[in-house]
Amino acid sequence: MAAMNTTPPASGAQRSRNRRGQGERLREDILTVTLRLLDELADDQALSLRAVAREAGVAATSVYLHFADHDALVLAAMERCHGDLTEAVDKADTGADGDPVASLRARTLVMGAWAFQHPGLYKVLHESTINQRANTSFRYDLTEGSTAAVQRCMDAGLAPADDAAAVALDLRAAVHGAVSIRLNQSKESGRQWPPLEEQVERFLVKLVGVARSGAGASRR
Amino acid sequence: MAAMNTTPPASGAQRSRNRRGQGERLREDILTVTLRLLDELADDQALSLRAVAREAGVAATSVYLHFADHDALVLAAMERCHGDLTEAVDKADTGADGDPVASLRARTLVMGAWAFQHPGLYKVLHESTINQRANTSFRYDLTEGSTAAVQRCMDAGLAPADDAAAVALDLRAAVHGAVSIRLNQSKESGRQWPPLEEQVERFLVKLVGVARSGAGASRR
DNA sequence: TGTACATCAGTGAACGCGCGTTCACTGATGTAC
DNA sequence: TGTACATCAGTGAACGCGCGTTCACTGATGTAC
Repeated sequence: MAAMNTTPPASGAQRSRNRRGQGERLREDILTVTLRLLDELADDQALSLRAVAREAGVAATSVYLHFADHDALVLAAMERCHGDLTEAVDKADTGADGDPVASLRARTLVMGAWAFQHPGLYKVLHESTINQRANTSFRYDLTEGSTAAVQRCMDAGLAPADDAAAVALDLRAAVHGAVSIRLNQSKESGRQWPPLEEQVERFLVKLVGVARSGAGASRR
Repeated sequence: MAAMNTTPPASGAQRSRNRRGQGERLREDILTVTLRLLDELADDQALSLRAVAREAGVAATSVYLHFADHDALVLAAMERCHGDLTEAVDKADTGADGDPVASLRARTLVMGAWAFQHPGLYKVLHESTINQRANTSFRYDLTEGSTAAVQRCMDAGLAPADDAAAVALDLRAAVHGAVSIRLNQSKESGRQWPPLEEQVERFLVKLVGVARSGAGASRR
């Protein structure tokens, strides 16, 4: 509630011990630091508990007060991160105000924008080997939301009726690929990809079959 | 030439010193081992020089006889690996025997098949953070081959004329995404994706605009 | 109102490990004379 | 044909490091009586 009496997990600063009953605050700080470091490292294996503790201004052992081990910490961070992404996407969806195509477009573009804002987190969430080692079933909300959005376009006659799950998978795969290619490109090569937005628009038109939008955004 | 007097880099076996003038053989063995380990680990940062040396049956320091450091080793392995992939794709292309659509389809499917045969290597090649840190410009051959294949379809009137580079990028992005989603799926979740081949066929039809193929392969 | 005690939130030292890398070296093998 | 020597292919010990994790502990704070 009051946000000023505790330093947020600023880089390396030592923090004061939480008051009784406020032990969970350290958990929050640790998660926040973990997300920041994961975004920088873009690799869960490169994240060390000791670095997290250092950045949180806390002894290395204190991490164990809230997380059983390295994987538990990373998974908790990923879960939170995925929650944020899902929330952003759903909010964009709602913001489209009933137009099913605008809604699908908004979902897709917000996801792309999020990926560029948090490239390291996007990679950890979608490409980290922890996905194979651990159960990350929380990642499936997005699939369902996306299928539903495609289905609404079809139901409204704004896209040809088809297997919505398959079409949504095609769209997701294509957009993920477009994002992934851009995020994984060498910083050294001068090679530039065309803007993601154009490519997404082509995917919406060709894969889902919605009408091509005008030059600007389609809402109003 | 004679392939029987030297043990190939079998797991952990100690090897006998190469004869004078044959020093480059160790380089080959080290590369082979590196590729195997990278495929298992699916992460270049998780690969250790010492593990490579151990598997090659050689002292850790011997790796430095042929590679300047860790990154140099990984990059050399990636380059070889990319060469193999390119070769396989180009061979499939040639095998299509002049039919531009069959050729594009073959290229695409071979790439997908390769990814499933070497999931770890595919991930290292396309998703490793070494791509951002180092110059991996060798990775661009595939882009050009793929654009050319799309262009040939258009020239033959088998696909609507369009910006071949953009269409090829769309196809590559979509296929990469489809592959990536499957490779990164949790082993625990029972969730199954539909076969890649079906999805690739939809991408060829919808993104490139080729005619839908019959049930079997399109060649004869 | 005072005090003993339980609990909470965290600490500091230590463990054993594998890592990348450097260094001076070894011993077999080919070659010049 | 013999022998000194250069070169090649590779080794072994050692460096300092940061890591994950365990353990016994500390000291402030709230609470029961």
